[in-house]
Amino acid sequence: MATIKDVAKEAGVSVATVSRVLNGTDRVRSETVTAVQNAIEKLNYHPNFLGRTLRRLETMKILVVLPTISNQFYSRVIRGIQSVAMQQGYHVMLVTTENDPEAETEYIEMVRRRLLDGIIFLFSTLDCVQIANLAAECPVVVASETIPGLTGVSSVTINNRAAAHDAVQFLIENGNRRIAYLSAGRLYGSSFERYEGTVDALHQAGLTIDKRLLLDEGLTYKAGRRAARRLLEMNDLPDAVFSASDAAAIVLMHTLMEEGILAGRDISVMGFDNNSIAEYYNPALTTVAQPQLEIGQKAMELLLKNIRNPDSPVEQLLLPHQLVIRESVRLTGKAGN
Amino acid sequence: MATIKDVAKEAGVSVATVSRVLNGTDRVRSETVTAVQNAIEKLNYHPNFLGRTLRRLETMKILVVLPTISNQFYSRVIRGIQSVAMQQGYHVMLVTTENDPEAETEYIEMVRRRLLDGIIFLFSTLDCVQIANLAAECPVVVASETIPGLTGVSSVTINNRAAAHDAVQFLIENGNRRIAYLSAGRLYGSSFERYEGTVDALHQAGLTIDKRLLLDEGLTYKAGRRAARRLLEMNDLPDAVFSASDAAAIVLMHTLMEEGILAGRDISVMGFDNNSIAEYYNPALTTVAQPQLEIGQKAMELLLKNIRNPDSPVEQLLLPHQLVIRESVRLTGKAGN
DNA sequence: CCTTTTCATGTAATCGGTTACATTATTATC
DNA sequence: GATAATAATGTAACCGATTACATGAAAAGG
Repeated sequence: MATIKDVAKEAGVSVATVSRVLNGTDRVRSETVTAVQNAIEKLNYHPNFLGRTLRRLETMKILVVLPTISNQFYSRVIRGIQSVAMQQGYHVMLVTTENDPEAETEYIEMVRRRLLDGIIFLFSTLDCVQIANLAAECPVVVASETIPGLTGVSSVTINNRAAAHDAVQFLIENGNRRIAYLSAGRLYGSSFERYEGTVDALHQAGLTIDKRLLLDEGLTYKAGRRAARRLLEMNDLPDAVFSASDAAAIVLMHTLMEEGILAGRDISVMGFDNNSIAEYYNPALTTVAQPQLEIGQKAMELLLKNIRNPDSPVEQLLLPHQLVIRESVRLTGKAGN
Repeated sequence: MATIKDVAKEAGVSVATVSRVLNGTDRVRSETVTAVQNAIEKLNYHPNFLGRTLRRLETMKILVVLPTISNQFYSRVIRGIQSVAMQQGYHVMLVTTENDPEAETEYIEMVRRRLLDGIIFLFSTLDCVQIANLAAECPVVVASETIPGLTGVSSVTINNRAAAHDAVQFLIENGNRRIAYLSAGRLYGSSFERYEGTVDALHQAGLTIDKRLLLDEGLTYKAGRRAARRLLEMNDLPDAVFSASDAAAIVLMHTLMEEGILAGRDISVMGFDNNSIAEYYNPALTTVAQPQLEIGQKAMELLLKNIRNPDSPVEQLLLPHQLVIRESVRLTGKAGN
């Protein structure tokens, strides 16, 4: 591995001159430039970033923490992050924690230790205190997910409570009164907010939630299967299921279908996120869409502000959600109450 | 940001002693250890990795290059990579190129410049010469995807040609004679190998491929839609469609269904990869499974060998594939020829 | 009590770059 | 032609750590 010294020797100049040629920071005689470039070519030299970043104390790289990449939702958020990052000369590294807190702290150390310039959490196993402490030391943005009790850290989310409220209200307006809620319990802050929104909407319609219909099975495909089995074990199916993820909703529909229960005809199913598969599943899934691309873009913009000016004000953005009506919810027009 | 010097001053010792305490490399008097630890605590000091890795010339981190994370297939491969990496104290960073060659070279520079210890390609826009050159400079493994003409670089894949052969032979055995092939054309090396396997199986059965039935629409959901539309525009549907991805196969089924054509009854559809959705779609998708987890594990093991001993021999592993028979292919027992 | 080991710690070189400052060569000005 | 201004390049300090080597103190051996 050739170093800058080898290049300097080869070109017959000092390392400082080589550095100047590499960075274009200072004037260098054109013949010298040529000599250096020839030496670089000859030795197949690639500057070692570590030296540079050690001196400059910036890496032009940021970290994004995901729970898992098997959730389709994140791909579009990441595309949003990447589009802004690229434009500004930053690179994006992804890291999945698979819900392993130890793995997460290991990666966070990389930011603390200045191997990366900032961090965007799309999920975290850390609590609000830990995240706030981290944010005091380095640039942090939380996006798409919420951390209960977190203040003083910039974030970009939808209003999960309002979104769930709208979704459940839509179910109620279409004649569904007994509504099950399928989510990940307390693992995700957003799940809990959606729970609150669900309760809000039920209360507003004079309904109460049946504890047996709170299905804390998770957000995965498998969670949908478990939830469906639990429902089937009860004697009376609910009118509707509101799932905090599309993946779970789809497998729930699939499992109910095996028993001849068709979503959109025999039961209503509402998802969350508007993954591509929601559109293509049969029956197509009615769901709540999040502006994934925009969430990513805004998150990166906030992070850049924070990197460039550590004293930039904290911003907590709420982006608009949208109900996407397809086939899986029975439409009875104005009904119910 | 406190540095090791600050800690040394605070504790009244030299930086060397602080470093020794941090790394446990040498004996230090227990009172001194305590003093240093107190100073670290007091200053909230976190060692800067750059200094360390600059000196040690290793980062304990590797890079995985993906085309996109919206493809479910990669999540399990990555889990395999991560399981081995974690065990060995390595960290995994992911990077998506979204088919952007410029982005890819930027990330590769990070490995060249020793910011990362090695690289696993699950996809690449580079050609075999470029990858071979890179491999001459730093540890490289290619996994799950193949690069046409690549030699001298370790790799882990299935035998795509044989897998496609098996899949198509199964279609033929069940009475399908006119078979369409849906793939990404030349973008992925594996797609082409699967094409060759398809042709092999057809030839073997005395059949030839209809050029109009070569659908190079891609591997995405949208590709499935486009392919279905093209088929619908023809007057005579094929007996079967063999898709190089499950995602495309599923949307193809969905689109055909809109016209009343049901996979498993009116047409046969065979996917590739065995994504979770293949099991849960309705009708469930018959597909070819790859040992994703094992591909990831083996890839990381090969990379580690290469990192630890740059002269370790090149290995090109072929792992077994498996046909997963579900509902989307009509079963007529022994038929056809 | 003197010499040899062992232990604990400090000093300074080093990793691969960047950059403030110094130095020398060249050109411009009067 | 002497002086001042400018351009090109070199020297060496520096970023934040690690570590070979040096040093001095304490313990062990005779």
